[in-house]
Amino acid sequence: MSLIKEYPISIFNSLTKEKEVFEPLIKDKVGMYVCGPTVYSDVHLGNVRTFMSFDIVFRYLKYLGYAVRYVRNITDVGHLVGDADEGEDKIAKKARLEELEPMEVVQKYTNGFHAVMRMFNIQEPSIEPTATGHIIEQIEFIKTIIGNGYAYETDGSVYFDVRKYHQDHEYGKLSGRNIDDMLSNTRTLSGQDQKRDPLDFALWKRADAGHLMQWPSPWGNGFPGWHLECSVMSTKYLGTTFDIHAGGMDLKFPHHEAEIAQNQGCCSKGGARYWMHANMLTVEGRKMAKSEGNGFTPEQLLTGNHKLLERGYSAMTVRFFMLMSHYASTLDFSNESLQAAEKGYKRLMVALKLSEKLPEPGTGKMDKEQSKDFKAPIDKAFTDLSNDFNTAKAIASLFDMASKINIIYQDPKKAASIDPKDFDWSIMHFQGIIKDVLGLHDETQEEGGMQVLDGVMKMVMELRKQAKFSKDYALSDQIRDDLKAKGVQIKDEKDGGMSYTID
RNA sequence: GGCGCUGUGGCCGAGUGGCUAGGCAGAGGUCUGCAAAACCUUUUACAGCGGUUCGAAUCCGCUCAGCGCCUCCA
Repeated sequence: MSLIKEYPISIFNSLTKEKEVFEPLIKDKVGMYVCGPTVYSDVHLGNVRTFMSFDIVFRYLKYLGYAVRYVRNITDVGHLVGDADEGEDKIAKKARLEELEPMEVVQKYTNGFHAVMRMFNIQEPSIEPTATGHIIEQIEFIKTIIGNGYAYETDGSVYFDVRKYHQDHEYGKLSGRNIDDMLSNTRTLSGQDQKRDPLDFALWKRADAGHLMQWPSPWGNGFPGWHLECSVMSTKYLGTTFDIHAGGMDLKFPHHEAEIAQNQGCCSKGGARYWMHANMLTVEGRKMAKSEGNGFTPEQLLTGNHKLLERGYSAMTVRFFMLMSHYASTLDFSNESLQAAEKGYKRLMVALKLSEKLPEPGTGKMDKEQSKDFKAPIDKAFTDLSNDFNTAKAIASLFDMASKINIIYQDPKKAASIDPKDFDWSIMHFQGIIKDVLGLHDETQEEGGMQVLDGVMKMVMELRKQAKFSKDYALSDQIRDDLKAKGVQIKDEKDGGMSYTID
């Protein structure tokens, strides 16, 4: 039986606000779209959390055996700076500040984004389309929406007609908003006079001659509206109806609501069938955001060079920390919890390493109960992951498995009664879930000089063994203590052997 | 003002009508020349007040505290 059938996935669907069994449109294939970054500044840890959350979804779907097309866009045009900067988008604004070509800004922060994704072991999507690369498609999309009567042109700009749309469809379903409540609460923005209704949003904005990023269109020179690209590119690469659309909670309104309206308005299909929203990373209970000034860059995280950080933390520690909570809950960042996560992460890594050198199972009389008991945590981890990607629960199960591995490593006789089939299945998936699904790896084993160090350590341990053998404890302790001071922990083992770990 | 969310033991953080979450920290023990690690045992819970129920941390109501979206945001 395939893992897909054995562990059916259920997803909390933001659209219906219910947990639903996941059934892809096409058997064993999944189309998934995630709203990517706007590349006008460095990504911070809060952004990382969202992309990591959906990295788990991507990885887990693949692990179960789905063929996944994962599309995650790069927004390189279109987001307005604010009401004071009407008609000027973020990329262009930044370009002027830094005296750069807009596409230079885009390239710089796109590179930075990719570097951060690699650092946290977040996998590349199947397709990473850019908004500027799909201007033609966006113009065509707008034409169709106008043709369907859900948009109108005013003075070189095109707006989506929310009220007209709402007569035929339901605007506000995703975000739980009532169109009439919204009307009285809409803030007065400049440029609203071009709209027939304050609720309407731009599909195409006219650009002045001085605007740095602009393209010709049937409505004159301009640039696409800031919700449009996701509708266009998801439709292009995944179809008018596809499986999963995900993004940060803060995009639910207006961005995703507008997206649904555009999809319906153009194609008479709502796009994604399952909507997923990742919750925010908070600092002292407040959302981490550029505007709050409480975000830090991954470099600062590693070095600890930020007022919020007591010291540096490794990327894998942070990854593990984030996976210890559920993606739909807010997660509060603190030094204490990072430090706790660091220790737990190392504990799991030690068990992972031990899992590669376990004794031969099933050499004695097989015990069905014990075999079943041995694989239970992994079975549970799958169930947990299939239950709306609950990494927090799955990790708890992995710790149960780690205990079992430690016990068998210390007492190899315990493996004798376990069915090799169950044993191998459990160990294979213990490793697989940690490495391939959670994307965790042992950082201490990676650095280039590790092989040299390993050789040196073997020599030092041999010397210490000799000192111990001749009961020169002063020397053996000195070796251990001095190494400890340098961050290397020597461990004596039962059979007289030694091993070491690096802090 | 509208829509929504959260409040769990020393800390972080799952769960959600009856069954140990887990990690970190603390205590005791086993092992060890001594450590470390591991293993075993163990202490401290569900914001407050009402209600529904045989039974609620879990459902409902109210109160308090905090947060998010409503304007770009992951």
